[in-house]
Amino acid sequence: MDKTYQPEQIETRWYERWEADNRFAPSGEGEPFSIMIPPPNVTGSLHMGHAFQDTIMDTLTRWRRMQGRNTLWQVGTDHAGIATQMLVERKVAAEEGKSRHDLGREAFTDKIWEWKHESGGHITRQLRRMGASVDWSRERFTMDDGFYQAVQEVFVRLYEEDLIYRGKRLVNWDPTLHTAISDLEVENKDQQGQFWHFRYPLADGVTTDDGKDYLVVATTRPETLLGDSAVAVNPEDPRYASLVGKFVELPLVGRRIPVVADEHADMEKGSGCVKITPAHDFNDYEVGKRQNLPLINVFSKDAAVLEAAEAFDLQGRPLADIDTSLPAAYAGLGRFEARERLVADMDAAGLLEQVETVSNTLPFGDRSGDVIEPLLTDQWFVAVEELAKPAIAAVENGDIEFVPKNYENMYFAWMRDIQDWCISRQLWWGHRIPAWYDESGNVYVARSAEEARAKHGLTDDVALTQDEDVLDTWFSSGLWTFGTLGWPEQTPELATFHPSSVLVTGFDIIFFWVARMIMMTLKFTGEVPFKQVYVHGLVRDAQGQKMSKSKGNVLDPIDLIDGIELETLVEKRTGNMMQPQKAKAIAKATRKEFPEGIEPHGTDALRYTFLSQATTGRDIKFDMGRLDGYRNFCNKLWNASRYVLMNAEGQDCGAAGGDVELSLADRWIISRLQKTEAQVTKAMEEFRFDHASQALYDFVWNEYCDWYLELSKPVLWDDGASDAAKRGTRRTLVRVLEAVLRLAHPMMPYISEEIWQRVAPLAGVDGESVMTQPWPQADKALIDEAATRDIEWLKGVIVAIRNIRAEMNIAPGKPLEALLTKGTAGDSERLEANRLFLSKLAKLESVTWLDDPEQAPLSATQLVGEMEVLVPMAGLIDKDAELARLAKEIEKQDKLIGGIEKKLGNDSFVAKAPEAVVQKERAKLADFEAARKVLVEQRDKIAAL
RNA sequence: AGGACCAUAGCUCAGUUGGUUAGAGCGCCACGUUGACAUCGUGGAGGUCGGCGGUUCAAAUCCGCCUGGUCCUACCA
Repeated sequence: MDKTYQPEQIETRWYERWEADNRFAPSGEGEPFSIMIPPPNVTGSLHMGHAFQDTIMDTLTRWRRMQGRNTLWQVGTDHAGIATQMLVERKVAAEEGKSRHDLGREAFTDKIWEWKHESGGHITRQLRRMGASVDWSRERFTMDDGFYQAVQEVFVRLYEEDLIYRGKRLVNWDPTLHTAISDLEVENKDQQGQFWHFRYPLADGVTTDDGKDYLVVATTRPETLLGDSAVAVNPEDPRYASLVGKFVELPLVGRRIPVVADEHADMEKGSGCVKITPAHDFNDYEVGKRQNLPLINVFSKDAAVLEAAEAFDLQGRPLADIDTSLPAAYAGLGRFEARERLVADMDAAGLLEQVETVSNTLPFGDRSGDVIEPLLTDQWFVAVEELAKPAIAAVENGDIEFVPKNYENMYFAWMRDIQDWCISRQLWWGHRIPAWYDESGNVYVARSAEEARAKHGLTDDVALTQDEDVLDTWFSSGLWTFGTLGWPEQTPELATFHPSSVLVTGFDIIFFWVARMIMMTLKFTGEVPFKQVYVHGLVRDAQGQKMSKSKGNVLDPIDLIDGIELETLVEKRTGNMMQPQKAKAIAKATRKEFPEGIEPHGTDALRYTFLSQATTGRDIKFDMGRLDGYRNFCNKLWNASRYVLMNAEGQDCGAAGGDVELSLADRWIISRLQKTEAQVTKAMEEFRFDHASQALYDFVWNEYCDWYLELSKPVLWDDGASDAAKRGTRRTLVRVLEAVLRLAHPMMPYISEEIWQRVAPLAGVDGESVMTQPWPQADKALIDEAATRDIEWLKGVIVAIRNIRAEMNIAPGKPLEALLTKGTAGDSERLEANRLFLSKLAKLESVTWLDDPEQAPLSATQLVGEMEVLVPMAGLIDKDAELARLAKEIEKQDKLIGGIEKKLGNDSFVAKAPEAVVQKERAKLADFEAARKVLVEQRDKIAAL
C-alpha cells in the first residue's frame, strides 16, 4: 500500500468494477427496500445539494443492502419543462441567432432532444463519481414512452372524474416566458414602490356627503385603471352609503362604472374607496364574482396595452354590451410605460391627488425573474380539494411519516388551504395535453386522437387539432414513484417495490413535489408513495449564504473531490455571468478564501463531511475544515490498515486454527466494537448520520488507533509473548478492522472496499466485495465490562505519567522510574498484569509497587482513582513548577467540593431528590476530598524542602 | 400579520425522557521526525450554554417574555 491515501487512484476504478459486476441491481431476496431518487434536471449538473442528498440516499441504500434487504435505488432524470426550454432557447439564440419561433415547434423540440442526448449524461456521470449505487439498468426519464402513457392515463381519468377542468381564469402570467405558472412558482419580493391617489369623478352630478364631486382611490398599479369595473366602498361605511349604486366616470377612458358595496373595501385604508379591476388582480377577481362585475382585460400576452379591451362575464364568455374602447395613445405600450404615461395624464387632468412612497411586495417568476401579471387566460386545472383529503389523512394516521416531524405541520397548513392547481403551460417542451378540439372548439379528452374519435363518434372528416399546451413538469414527476415501476401495467416491480421505503428530499419542494406525489399516488395506486420522508436542509456556504452563481460562492462537489487550481476556480466563478460587474469582487473573495485553490479530498471524505453535518432538518454551513478533517480521517484509516497488513500479511492470524489467546486489549477492543456497531446501527435507523459518523470516527481514531494498535505492538514486537498470544492479537487486529470496514462502507464506500479486499482474506472472510457482506451486528456476549475497566485503569496511569512529563517539562522520550502506591489489591494486580504495556506506552524504565506510602521519595503525583502515581523528583523536577501545579489542582478540587457541599447542605435537596442522586453526590464528595488531601500533603512535603 | 426553526468554546456542530467535573472536529499555545500515519503524536488554554423571569431540591435541557438570525405562508386596493 502507498504511504499516503490517494483517493483518485481507487475511486473510479472501484465504481467501474461494481457496475460491471452488476452489484447495484436488487438481489431479488429479502424484504424489499426502495428509494426513488428525486430526478434531477436532465441537462443539469450536480450541485452541493444533490451531492448531499445523494450521499444520504446511497448510505441508506448500501446499509440496507448489507442488511440483506432486496434493495432498489431507482434512478432517473426530469425533463424540467421551463428550465430546459429556456436553456436551449438561449443556446440557439447564441449559436444561431434564432428564436424558437424562427425554428417552429417541431424543429425546436428536436433541438431540445438533441441537447438532452448530448448533455444528459453529464449529471449521471457525476452521480457515479459520488459513488451512488443506483440501478442503472432501470434508469428512467420523465418523458420516456412509459411516462408518456402514465401521464395520458392519469390526465384522462382525472378529466373523466371531473377532477380536471378547463376554463378562462385569472392566472399568474409570466410575460417574458409567455406562460401561466402556478402559485408556487411565484416568488414575492419586497420592493420600494409608489402609491398613487387618484380622483375618479362622480357621474350624473352626484356629490359626496362633504360636497365633493369625485372619489379618491389609491393604487400601486395605475395602468390597471384602464380595466376597472367598479369602485368599491365598505357596506358599513357611512361616508359613502348614499353613493352605492351610483356611478363614476372612469378618467381617460370615459367608461361609466358603478360604486358597489363590498367588504373587501377597508374603511381604515386611504379614503375607504378602492378601484376594482377583476381581470388584473386576484382580490378584485373575487370581488367581481361577488358583485357580478364584468372582467375587462386590457393587456396582451406581453403585458402591453391592447387597442381595445376585451370584456368577459364570469364564465369567460365575451360580453358584447360593454364599451371596450381604450385611449388610443396607450395602445401597444408596455405596462410600465403605460403606467408613467397614465400618471402623467392624470396629473395633467388635475386628477392626481397625492403620491406616496411605500414598501410593497411584488410577484416575480422564479425562472424568468419578470414581474408576474395576473391575466385572464384559458387554462387547465386540477381540482385538488378531493385529492387533498386522503393525502392529509395519510400523514395524520401515520402511513407517511415526516422526519423531522415538524415538517408535517408545514404540510398540513398548505394542504388544508390548497388552491386548484393550474397545470397547463404555454411551452413547447413537456407532455402535450391529451385534448383535441374540433373546428367549433369542442374539446375531446382522450389518450389519442383515434380514441377521441371512437369515444365521441367523430368521423374522419371532422378535423381535430391537439391542444398546444404542455403540462406542468410537476404533473409528471408527481407520478414518479409508480410511473418508474411500470404503471399503468401491474408489473412485478410495482408489486415488490411500491410503496417505496423512504423519500429523501429538501424542504423547498415539499409543496411542489412531495404533496403532489402523495395526492396522485394515493389516487391512482391506492397506496402511499413512500412510508417516510426524510427532509434535509439546504447546503450553504461557510458564511451561511445560499450558494448561487450570482453571488459567486458556488462550490462544485467534483472540485472538492478532485481539487481545482485557484485560477480555474476564479474563472469558473466569474465567467459567463449575468451581472459581469460583480466579477471583480467575486474574484477577490475567492482568492482570499482559497489562496491555494482547493486540494483533492476524494469522494469518501466529502461524503463523510455531509454525513457528519447531517443533523435532521437543519441547513448546513459547509465547512472546509471538516472536509480536511475527514480527508485526514481517511488517511488515518489507511495508515492503520497499513500497520495491520504489515503485521498480519504472511503471518499466522489464526484463520487456520491453532491455539488463540486473547489479551486484555484484544478483549477490550472487541467489546468496544460491539458497542460501536450498536451505536452506528441505531443512528442509521434514526437518520442520525452525524451520530453514525461520529461513533465510527471515535472508535477508529480514539480507540482502535490511539490505544489498541499501540497495545498490540508490545505483543507482536517484544519477545516473551506466546505464539497463541501473537496469533490472538493478529486475529483481533484483522477481524476488528474487517468489521470496521463493513461498518464504514455505507458512508465511505471506496476506501472501505479498497482496504477490505486486502484484509478480508486475513480475517478468513470470503467474498468478492464488501458491498455484499453482512452488516455488522453487535454480539452482547462479547461485551466485556471487566476488560473495559482494566483498560481504563491502564489508560489512566499512562495519561497520568504523560501529564507529569508535560507539566514538568520532561522530554517525551526520557525513560522514567515510576512508583504506584496507596491503591487497592486490585491495583497492584493490575500493575503486575500490565507492567509491559505500561512501560512501553508510558516510556518507563521501571515501575514499582510501593506497599508503604511513607517510604515514597519526593515525587510528582497524579491520582488514578485512589491510587497515587509517583514520578520521583530527584534531578528531574522543578520545585516551583510542581508547587504551582499542585496549587492549581487543589483549587480545582476546592471548586468541585464547594459545589457539592452546597448541594448537600440544602435540606430540600436531600429530602426531595431521589436517594440514588443523593448517594452519587456523597460519593463524589468523598472522592474529591480524598484527592484534595493527597494533593495538600504533597504540597506541604515539597514546600518543606 | 400568522407560523416554524435556530442562538452552546475563535469557527462548524453534538448534547434522546431535567441530575455530566457541559463534549467533538477545526483553529490556537507548548513539546516532539521511537520502526502505520507530520493528512501525525503528547499535553494544554478556551464556555456565567443569547437576555430576563418562572416551574423545580435541581434547568443548556421544561414554561413565559424579550433580543438577534434564518425560513415558510398570507397580505399590503
